[in-house]
Parts: sequence; structure tokens; C-alpha cells
Amino acid sequence: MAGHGTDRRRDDPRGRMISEITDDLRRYSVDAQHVGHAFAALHGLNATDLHALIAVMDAELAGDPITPGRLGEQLNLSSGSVTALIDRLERAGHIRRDRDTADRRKILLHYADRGAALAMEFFQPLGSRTDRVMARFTDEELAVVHRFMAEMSASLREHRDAIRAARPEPPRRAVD
Amino acid sequence: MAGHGTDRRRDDPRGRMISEITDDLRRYSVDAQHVGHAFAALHGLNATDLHALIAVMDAELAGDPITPGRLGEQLNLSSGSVTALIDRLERAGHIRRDRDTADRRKILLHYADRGAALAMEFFQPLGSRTDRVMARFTDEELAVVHRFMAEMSASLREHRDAIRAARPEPPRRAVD
DNA sequence: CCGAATATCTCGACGGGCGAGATAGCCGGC
DNA sequence: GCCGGCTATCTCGCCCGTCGAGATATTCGG
Repeated sequence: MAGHGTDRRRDDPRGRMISEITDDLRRYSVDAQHVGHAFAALHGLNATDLHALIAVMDAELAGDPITPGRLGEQLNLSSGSVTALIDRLERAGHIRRDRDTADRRKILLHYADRGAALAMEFFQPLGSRTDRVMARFTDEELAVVHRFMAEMSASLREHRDAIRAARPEPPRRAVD
Repeated sequence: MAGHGTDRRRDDPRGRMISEITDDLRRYSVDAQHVGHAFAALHGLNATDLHALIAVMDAELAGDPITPGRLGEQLNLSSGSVTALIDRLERAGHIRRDRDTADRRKILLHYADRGAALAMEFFQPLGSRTDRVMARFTDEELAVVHRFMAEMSASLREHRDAIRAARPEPPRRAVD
């Protein structure tokens, strides 16, 4: 799970450092994915459900409740899948559907009590661990980390959009 | 997609910084997931297939080819799913099965040409972007980032294991 | 009021994942 | 040598999340 690099490992210390950070980031992403999956499974959900729940909470906390359509864009799901997803979450008591009074075609998604509790339960212990690590860094060091992660995050998002813009190639079979 | 926090945002600058980094990390993980998913879809794979491919490459580059069993542990898949997974990847020409000559129950997984090419295609542009960001940081700054990410990564892995150790609760329905 | 556009939902098909059981190969004791 | 238990992988039937085409409801401009 480490050290694949693109074999870009150079001999100078800086090159090595870059390879290590690359591996750190990859490991972190993979583990984050596993954490989400494991937590979701633990509560009878799947990864998508958890993502959706977080998206709904984020939107609502930002004072701008999300609609099924926008949720589908964010999670990259088809409209049919989104409906099924919302059905699941609503049936489980995590979220609630509300018709938009202004445009009655739209549905506004709000989290219900159980959803809020679950999200809290997800983030709270994670936050504790996070805080414990952060405590070992000075303000200046955290500032560097923030600058780094913010730039990485932006770069990665660009990359994602570039890939999504590309056309999926026709399914290939066997030896092609 | 930002600012859910656990509402732990304190008023002091350091507290704010911590919240921001938390958000950075979360955004990064989510986007990394999307990048993987999008890239996989672009090449007619699914997310699991891509993870498996990377795991196979990692193991082989480390000089210790992975077996279906260990792959299943790493991806948290059942044995049946692993067999199906390997079938898919082999059929698509990404990997190859080899019986272990010492213990003939075991299968050793090696990547085939197409698999190597695909992994390269995945990591190369990602590496370019990564390098471009890293170029804007000094050696000392990168050292801080590395220390931070390594600790975060370890902490997250512990968290994952803790969750996995917990018993899945019985599936709940409707209002319970 | 009509027609085009938008938002969501319905439904049939597909495919990945699960898990119990089958199969093949290893190893220690006798 | 061979029997029994163990391990590694595979087979198979089932479940459920996703897709995508089409249906339905609502808005808005003319």
C-alpha cells in the first residue's frame, strides 16, 4: 500500500520527501474511505448514504437546503438512484422531504433527528483524534499544513473535473 | 461541502485554523474518492477494481506479490467477491493469476501490461499536479507537512480499526 | 392557454457484493 | 503412507444499489 510512486523517487532528500508525502496522502484517502465505509456498515447504511447525509447536513447548516437534483450532481448519481437513495434515508428516519413553496417542482431535503445524531456520532470521535494530532503542532506549523492542504485540495478538484470532462471510452473486452 | 465541523469552531485563531484544516482534509478525501471513481468509470472499471489494481501493483513493486486472500483483507471484501473481482481484472487483461509453486493452494497476482499502463496513466497526471503544488513549499515546510500527514494517517487507521472492531448493529427500519 | 423546459419519480435490467458450501492442497500425528 | 483438520480459493444463488428511459408534475414565456 506504499511506495508505488510513479517511480519518481529521486535520490535527493527533497525528492524522497515528496514521494513520502504522496504516499501519506494516498494512504490517508484510502483510510478515510474505509472509515466511511466501516462506519456506514456499522449503522446499516452504505457509503453513498453516508455521503448524502453529510451533504444534506452541510447544505442545511449553510442555510441553503439541497435538492435531489443537486445532490445527484454532487454524488455523481443518476436521478433514479437519487430517488432511491432519498427513499432509503427517509425511511430510516435520517432525512425529511419538503416541497419548496416557491417552486413546487422542487424538493428540499432536511435532516431529521436521527440524521443529525448519526452525523455527530461520525464526526465527534474523528474530531477528537484529529485534535490530539493537531495539539502536537505549533500555530505556524498548522498554517503551513493548511496552506498545503488547501492547495492540494484545489488541485485535486481540478483534476477530478478534468477526468469527468473526458469521454468514457467504450467498454473493452478480453484482449481487445 | 464545508463547515459542518462538529461545530467545534472556537473563536481563537488556532481553533479556526483547526476547523479549516479539518475541512481541507475532508474535502481532499472526498475529491480523491471522486477522482478514483471517475477515472475508473472512464476506463470501464469500478472503484473496487481500481483499488485492487493499485494494491496488486504495490505488492508486486514491493517484491511480494499479493494473494486473493490478502487482497480481500485489504479491500475488506468477502472471498466470493474477490474471486469475481480477479476474474474481471484478468478478463480485462489487467492482471494475471499464477499458482504459487511452494504452496499450490495459493494464487499470486501479477499485473499484466494493460494493468501497468493503466496505473501509470492514473498516477502520472496526478503526480504532475502534486509536484506543481509541492514546488511552492520549502524543504522545511514539506517536512512539517509530512510529519503532520503521517501522524494523521496513523491516527485515522487506528480509528478505522476501532470502527471495524465494533459490532454492526441490527438493521433498523422506519421509525424503529 | 399552449408548448418547451425543468424537477422528480417509476420501473425493468444489470452487476457487484455477500456468505454458505464445495474443492484442492498443506501439514502434523500415528 | 494416510487420516483428519486446516487453509486458500472458487462456485453459486440471492440481495440491493445503480442506471437509464420514460412518466408525471410544475414553471414560465409568449
